[in-house]
Amino acid sequence: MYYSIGEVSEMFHIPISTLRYYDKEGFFPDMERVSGIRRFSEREIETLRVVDCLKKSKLEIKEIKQFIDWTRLGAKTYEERRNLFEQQKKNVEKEIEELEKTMSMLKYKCWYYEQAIKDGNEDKLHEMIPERLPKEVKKWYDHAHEEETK
Amino acid sequence: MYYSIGEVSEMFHIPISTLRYYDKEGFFPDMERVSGIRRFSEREIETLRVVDCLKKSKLEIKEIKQFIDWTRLGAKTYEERRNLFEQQKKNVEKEIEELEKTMSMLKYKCWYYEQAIKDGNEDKLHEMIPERLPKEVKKWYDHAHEEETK
DNA sequence: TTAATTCATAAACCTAGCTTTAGGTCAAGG
DNA sequence: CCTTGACCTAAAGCTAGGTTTATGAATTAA
Repeated sequence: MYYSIGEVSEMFHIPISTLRYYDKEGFFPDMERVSGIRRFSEREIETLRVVDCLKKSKLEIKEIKQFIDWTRLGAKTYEERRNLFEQQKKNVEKEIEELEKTMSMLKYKCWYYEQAIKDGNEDKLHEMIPERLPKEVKKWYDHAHEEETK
Repeated sequence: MYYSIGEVSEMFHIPISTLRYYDKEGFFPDMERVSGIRRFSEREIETLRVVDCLKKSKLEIKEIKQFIDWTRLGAKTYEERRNLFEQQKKNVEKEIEELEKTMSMLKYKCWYYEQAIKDGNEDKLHEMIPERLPKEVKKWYDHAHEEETK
């Protein structure tokens, strides 16, 4: 089964120009062409899925290219590839934690402005922060203000 | 209590050049200066904490500036500000979900290459995918391959 | 036959969010 | 008194990751 660039673009919600850009970057080293026109096979589709995952885990284009190159080298690069995924796992884990801290701050701020709207001003709030905050709210506040462990 | 730009830079692990850039963007509209030199007060420090949160929730510089402007307009912009934080909460929630899907893919890939290393090739793996995958692994696989609900 | 689609390339262009550079002020220490 | 270090500005520069433009070929639909 083969797909045209336009079909792949629709399937993945990726602009055609981006697919061509990825191709230029060497993401599809063995893609076939029929009189110059690209034919995406299952191989390219699978590549695209992995690329998507690596992009979401914030890997740079160049490093994704490195991974593609490893793939072509076969069994002798299994370890490099595993290490890459292990690393990305750690990175994403850390990012989720960061975002959860951000969520706490956002929840706190939502509560804060909800109160401000009710009161018409921030006077009562200023008296509460941080020791007299409601228990639940203080949890968000504290989480958001935790020190970075860099 | 006042801080110099260098002290703030250390406290927040933000380059001095970036702080000056933020200032130029209007993030510290009421910051004092003593013969041209910036003095960061508690107000600016608090601004910086919120900016940090909004940046982590992927708000653009221009929109952060908008928020700063709202803050200066006082009580009549409480709703706009609350709405902004509500929106960012939704965005971050969605992003965490996305990242959890990415995590599943990464876990699956780690397992995959672990197996490939053990076997020396991917033959056995190809026979397992997707129906004969171990239960735990299939969970990651399925999660990672769920359709986007766009 | 003509018009609309879909594909192709190379190269220029774009944007956000900084960062660097070049040139200068000012206070403290040796 | 001179050097070092921390600060200042304006303006140019940078980078990733695409996107747009200009140009053209091949296919299909009316």
